[in-house]
Amino acid sequence: MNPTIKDIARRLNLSTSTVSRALTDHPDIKKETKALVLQLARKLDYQPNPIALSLKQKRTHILGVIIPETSISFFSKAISGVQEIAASAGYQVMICSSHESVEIEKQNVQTLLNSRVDGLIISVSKETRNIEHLAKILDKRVPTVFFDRVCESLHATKVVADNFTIAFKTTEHLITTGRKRIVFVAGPQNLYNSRKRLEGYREALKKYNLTVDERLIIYSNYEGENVKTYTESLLALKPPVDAIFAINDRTAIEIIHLIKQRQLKVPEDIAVVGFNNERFAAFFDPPLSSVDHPAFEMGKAAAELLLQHIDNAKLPTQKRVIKSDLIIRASSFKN
Amino acid sequence: MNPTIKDIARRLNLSTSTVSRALTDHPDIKKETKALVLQLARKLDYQPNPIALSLKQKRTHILGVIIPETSISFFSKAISGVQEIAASAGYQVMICSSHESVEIEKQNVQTLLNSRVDGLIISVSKETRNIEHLAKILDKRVPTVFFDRVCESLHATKVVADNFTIAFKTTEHLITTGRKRIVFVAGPQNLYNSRKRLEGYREALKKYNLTVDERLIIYSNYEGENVKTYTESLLALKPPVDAIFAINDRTAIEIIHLIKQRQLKVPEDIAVVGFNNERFAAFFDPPLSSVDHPAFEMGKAAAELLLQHIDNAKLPTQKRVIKSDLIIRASSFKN
DNA sequence: CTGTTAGCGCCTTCAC
DNA sequence: GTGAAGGCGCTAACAG
Repeated sequence: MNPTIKDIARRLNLSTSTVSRALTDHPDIKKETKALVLQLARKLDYQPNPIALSLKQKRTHILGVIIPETSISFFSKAISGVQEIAASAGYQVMICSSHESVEIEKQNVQTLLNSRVDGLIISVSKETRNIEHLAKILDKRVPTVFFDRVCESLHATKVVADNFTIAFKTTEHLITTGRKRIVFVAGPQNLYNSRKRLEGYREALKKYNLTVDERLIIYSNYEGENVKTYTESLLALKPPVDAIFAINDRTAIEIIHLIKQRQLKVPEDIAVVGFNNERFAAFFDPPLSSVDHPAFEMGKAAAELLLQHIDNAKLPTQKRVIKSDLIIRASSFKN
Repeated sequence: MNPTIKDIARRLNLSTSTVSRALTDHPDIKKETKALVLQLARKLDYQPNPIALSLKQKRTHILGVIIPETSISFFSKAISGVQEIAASAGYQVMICSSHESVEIEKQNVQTLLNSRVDGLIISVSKETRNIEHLAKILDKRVPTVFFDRVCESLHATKVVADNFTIAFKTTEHLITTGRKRIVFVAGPQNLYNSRKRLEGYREALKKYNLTVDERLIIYSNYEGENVKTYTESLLALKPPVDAIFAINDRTAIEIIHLIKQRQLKVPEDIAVVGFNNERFAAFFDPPLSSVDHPAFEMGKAAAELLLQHIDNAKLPTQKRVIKSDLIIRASSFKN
């Protein structure tokens, strides 16, 4: 059993308050008593009980995190970022994953609020359309930061990537290297970042006076279900497609795999660009061009903002945009 | 502010004890009172304060997890497994990552114990040789389960993959498909699972009367540092190597990348097998043979065992072995 | 400078 | 059946 303040007090014939004061560096305390207490505390390996502290101070020093899936690399990297900032500020992190389900997401919110976390960092599930459960958090004035998959209609602090810009730039890259029939594999359109990316794509085509062929826009989810089905239909189109901008790297490599099976060449026949710049992208054959999505930085930014909001409840909400980069590799070179 | 038992008591002109009894389904309580309390509790959306409960019951219903890195896919999948079991048993999970540093690992142990978690699930850092800090946990009788990277000398409950067997089988697969000069990229040898894999490799060679060429055993870390350096030396060896069994898929594809740059062919000239069976393995060119390491199942098993040990302190320690599978794809076909 | 008292939210004797 | 009292570990206001 861990020693308590009481144990120390008893042994030293002091009151618990005195011991508490010694331990917390209170000014009103005699040097010798303090030394005595500290010495014994060290000897007994005294560790303050954070639960008792939480009960008293109504602060748990725990940040709650809700993400769609722990094992999606973007989110696991974001978590690393959150952890880093949290740890350096003396906070713990409690993570729940919604498994892309609104229902579970609702439960997660409840669970974390019940646990009395000091604040929340949330990236919504792809099912999330109704956002009452999220609005309620804000009503309760629980400090909250949304990141990546945010809700436009929610007035809250947010951390996002520059989805529009990067999708625009990537599409532009494909156009300026000679592509005209560019497929866009878009994510669920209830998600802010998916919508923004699609806008960027459309805008780039517009700038170069290319007409938008709606058949070239695929509304997928992130999982890569049906990749085979839609890729095959795409490859059957006339006139043929000459570029594919995929929702993520996993999808991109699966598409490349299918393209190769058809005896077509990447990038000669079809250029492919992915999203996330996973570590394997550079070693793929051909090396995969990809948008470097700053997961770690986004996690860090979210945690930093959250801590600020916890420290100062009156801080106005803000939106932080993290820059993405297009990493051009062989899969999208000029043909 | 969340309503408390006191709030309910006041409104109903009852004592807090009565309300508490009503809420906890105590037998000594009049049905009507109970109904009244429950009704108001629901109306106020009363949620018991787990912190107060923890303080009293000395149980936090939190499992602590220490892993080397959140963003390594094996561990993020394992975490999913832990979460799933924990959630279904009403537990929360608190995750710390050691970033492969013993020092941070020590701090993590301290942090989680200070947080009064009910138990620990640990996979050690690759730096971990001295295990005093881990032994201390067991001395303190904190329920603990080690998984994957376990310490042989620690008498504790463990969850491991059948590293020896699967390395043996994989090596055998390479031998029986005609390979004779098989490179083994081994992990840090202070780690139990790395050692076991190497043993499996050696044993398989022995069975087929192949001599072990120590130059073909690479002692790497998991990160894939120096891959380029050692791969180039390997490719320069005489007689030439004809197979490489890599420590993980990331390393495997980087090696394949380097092999191709040399105008050598996989699998014709050199067969390559990876470890972890990441999702991209199937789409790689050539599709990568890989050992399917059951991360999710290991996480689940660890959590299940831990919960059992929490519920029953006298439970003897045990070791659970989870079966791995070799997924054979084109990168290691017979030449 | 130090001790006493009270209370965070809850549960659990012990009375009645 | 129900209420009052006490305590989990800690801190803070109030006395001295």
